[in-house]
Amino acid sequence: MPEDNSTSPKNLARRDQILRAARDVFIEFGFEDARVAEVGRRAGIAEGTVYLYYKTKTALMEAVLSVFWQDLTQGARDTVSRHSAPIEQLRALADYHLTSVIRDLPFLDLAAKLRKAYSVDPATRDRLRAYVAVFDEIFEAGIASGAFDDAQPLWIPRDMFYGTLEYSARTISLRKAKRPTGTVDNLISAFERTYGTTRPEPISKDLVERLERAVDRLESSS
Amino acid sequence: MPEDNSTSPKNLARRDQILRAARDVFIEFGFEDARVAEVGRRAGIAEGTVYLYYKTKTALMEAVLSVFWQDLTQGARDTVSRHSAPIEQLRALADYHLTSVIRDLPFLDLAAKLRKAYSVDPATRDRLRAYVAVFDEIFEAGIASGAFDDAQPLWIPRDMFYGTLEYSARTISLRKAKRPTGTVDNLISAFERTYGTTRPEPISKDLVERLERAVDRLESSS
DNA sequence: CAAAATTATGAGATCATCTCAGCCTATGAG
DNA sequence: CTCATAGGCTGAGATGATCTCATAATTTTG
Repeated sequence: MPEDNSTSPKNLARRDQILRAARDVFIEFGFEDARVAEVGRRAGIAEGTVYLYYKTKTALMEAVLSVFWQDLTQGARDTVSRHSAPIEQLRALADYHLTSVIRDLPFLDLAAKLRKAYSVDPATRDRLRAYVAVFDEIFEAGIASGAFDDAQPLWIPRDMFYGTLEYSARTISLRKAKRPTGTVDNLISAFERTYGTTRPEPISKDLVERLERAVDRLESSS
Repeated sequence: MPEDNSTSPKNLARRDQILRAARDVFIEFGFEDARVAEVGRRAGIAEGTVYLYYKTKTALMEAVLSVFWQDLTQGARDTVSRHSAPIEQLRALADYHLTSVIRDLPFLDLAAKLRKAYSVDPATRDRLRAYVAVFDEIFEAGIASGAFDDAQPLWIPRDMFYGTLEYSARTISLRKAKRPTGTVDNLISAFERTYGTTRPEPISKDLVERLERAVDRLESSS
């Protein structure tokens, strides 16, 4: 049998070949209805051989998801790097996230299927962390540069950001729309109003009093 | 075999008895690892009998979820009815939703497990619709009474509302906190700033500067 | 209380994941 | 060229789950 943790070209090629077939089968049938025999068939190998490279059907699915998260995170970084102002980076990230999630919703549903009630496995948690770090870095840089205030702990705006987009992705794809309409702009606008520092300072009591006195004088002198 | 759609007390009692057992088993083991034989054992009947009342394991799970959604929706309506101002109703609903979702996260994960990639079954969609209608009614009443503006289609604030709360529920229970801290207040505050009509129009920095210069001049000329 | 109708049973049919004894094939030493 | 050998591959079968259905048990009816 092939060595478990070999990194020889042959071994890696096989793993990749199986992974591609698995990806297709999982997407087409979902986790439950996906047959390991079918994965083998599409990879052109016997069912048993699949099990030499991935111990269980679940492990195979996890490997597929790992690649998915890696690609998603890389794509997010690429997109963000094309902008410089924090608020525009957020807008770009929001648009990228929404579009990706709509496109790959089946993947997220598969990921949910692996989640055990009452716990999240460490590997999944780490992948998610690496992904949301993209948001965190933008927001923290924004705080440092004075674009956002830091009245709230970081996770609160982060939850609003990803939560809104993920939920929207579901409703958008439910109504079979392809393009996000309004969601991203609305979210960014809510962010500007809630966390932005460039929003106009409310007028100070001091100035109001001075203005009133000045107007009084003007009115009485005319 | 018992009639499929009987409503006789005996039939209903059996169905309920099986449902309670199933609920416990699904919560304890998750969908995959739950054994129909165990459901039968806990209900004190044979495995085969379970299948007389629910055609498949999936149908059994769906029945359990149906009750869950009904209870959740009723609880939301009860909570909301204890307030009158739209914004306070929203706050109460947000708090109720967050608390419930944290408590019953295993249920939501089970629900996700039934979701087929590429589609949502009509029954689930209807249940979800009935639940989010609670939010919709509050927001629409708020628009009618002038408390909220209707610049955005309803589904945009709705997605932000439920999306933020659901995502927060995940991160909160991930870090094993029991009580929501800040999430609800922050969300409601973002709502007020983004959709509220009672917010005073912020005075522009430009105008503030002009006024200050004018007052300076007036004060010095006297 | 016997017959009929309804409800319950659990052994086994079916079909999935996963295992493993043996088969195949590439390589290179003699 | 032959043959030994080691690593890779195979697929029949072990295992264990859902679901079926002939039969048994129970309840209702006349």
